[in-house]
Amino acid sequence: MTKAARINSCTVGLDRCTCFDLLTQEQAELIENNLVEVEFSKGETICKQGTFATHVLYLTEGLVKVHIDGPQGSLILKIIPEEHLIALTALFEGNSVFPFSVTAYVGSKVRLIDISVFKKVISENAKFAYEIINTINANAIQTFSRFYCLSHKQSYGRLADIILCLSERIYKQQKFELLLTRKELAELSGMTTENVIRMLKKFREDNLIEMKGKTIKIKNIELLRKISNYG
Amino acid sequence: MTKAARINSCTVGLDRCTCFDLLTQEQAELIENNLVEVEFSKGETICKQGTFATHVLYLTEGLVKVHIDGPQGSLILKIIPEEHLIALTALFEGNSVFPFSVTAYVGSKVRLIDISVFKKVISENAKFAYEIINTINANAIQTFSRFYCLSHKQSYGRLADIILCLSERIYKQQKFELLLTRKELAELSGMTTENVIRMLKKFREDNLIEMKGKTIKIKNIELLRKISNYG
DNA sequence: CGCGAGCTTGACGTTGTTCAACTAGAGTGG
DNA sequence: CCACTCTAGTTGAACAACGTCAAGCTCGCG
Repeated sequence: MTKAARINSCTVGLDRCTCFDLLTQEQAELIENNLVEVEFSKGETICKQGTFATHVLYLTEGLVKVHIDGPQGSLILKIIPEEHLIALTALFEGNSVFPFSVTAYVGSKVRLIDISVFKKVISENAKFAYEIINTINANAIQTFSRFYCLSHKQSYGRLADIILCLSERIYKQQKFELLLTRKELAELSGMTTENVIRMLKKFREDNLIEMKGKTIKIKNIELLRKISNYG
Repeated sequence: MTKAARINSCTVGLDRCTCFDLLTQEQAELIENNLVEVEFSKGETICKQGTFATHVLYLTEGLVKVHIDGPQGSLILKIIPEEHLIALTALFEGNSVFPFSVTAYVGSKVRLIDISVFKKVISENAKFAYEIINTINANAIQTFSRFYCLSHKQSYGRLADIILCLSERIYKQQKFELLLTRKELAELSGMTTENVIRMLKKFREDNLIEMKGKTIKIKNIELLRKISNYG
């Protein structure tokens, strides 16, 4: 139960990605020489589901969402803050297309690392490969956790969850300026815009949060946690 | 759209795991000498969420489910047929406990490979590590696909999906003996037992499937596919 | 023969969606 | 400086999908 209580739906832990520290001078240079840094503005598609995966992505600045688009609309798999690798799943040899899209929530800087170079380094440096495995797994576990939340919690729980995650893992403050629209919040917590609004209103009425313009302040974090766990 | 149409909720592709072919004689022996094969009977827990991950699992025979248990009940992440590796996600260093449970659907034989030996081989053999990355990714992508289905399709679509998956990927026949109870089917397609029954009845009435005892025969696979995609 | 697990059915309630209307603020051009 | 429009936000009422509950059924097994 204590274990289960930690199931959350947001993003991977706080730490920046450290795997590049394991490269030899030569390998680091090889990667350096085969990457470009590109800026994306709010709302832009960084990579598109179904296109050939030619690069691995490293987000140096910004905030992005990773999502699957299908006939029934879009599902956000996870959101990723800066200093994290993104499309590692693209390493999958079998079908070398991106299995998802990545879109910028805010202006973002992304390093595109040539995928064949990345693969080469992996197959030369087992310690690095091992770190990459860990990173992939951490991401997968996080997404499974989100899977659990979206499919098993009801909407109050899901929304509470997202608010907590934004506060704890993205902004790292109890009071933060919400950069997302209601619609984006809705997509994140897997419900309609109208519902998000109604629930935020309820949260305000119950004195769980305070809202001024775009700023959200968490007033009763314990209760919010309870709602996230059992609602 | 053609891409999206392939989103399904079941299990990873048809092929058996081939990664062990990449080992040197010595490495293969090292693994051989550090594994035990254990039989589990129907319903038994093969590994338990939250316990220390001491082994990587290889399913030689049987059918298992991988699931997360939490305050809101159990979520099946995926089901795995024989000749596949299972708990690769347990390689994740950060918290070396199983992030999920694995339970046998039917009598199953499992090889338990010592995790430190497995890790050792990975860090010595980069090609092998690379194959492991591919396997992990293939599994993750499959689970993401299931995530999409469970959270975005309505129940008719989900059930159609599961029936198709069982037929195509597990039993590999259009007519098969269903080894699962209604309750298990319900858990798999993310709804209640009662609903599964009602929907199976509807499918029968609409001449999509035929049922005799535990045997299911698919009669109109095209329509079933359509329901899976757009329902 | 009777017990129990799994299966089936119907009535009803809840959650969350859909739709339609209305408001507020930001940007634009006359 | 004021209409004008556009988008985001908000609200309420009607509705559908699905879960819950309660009851009865069936079939295998001791």
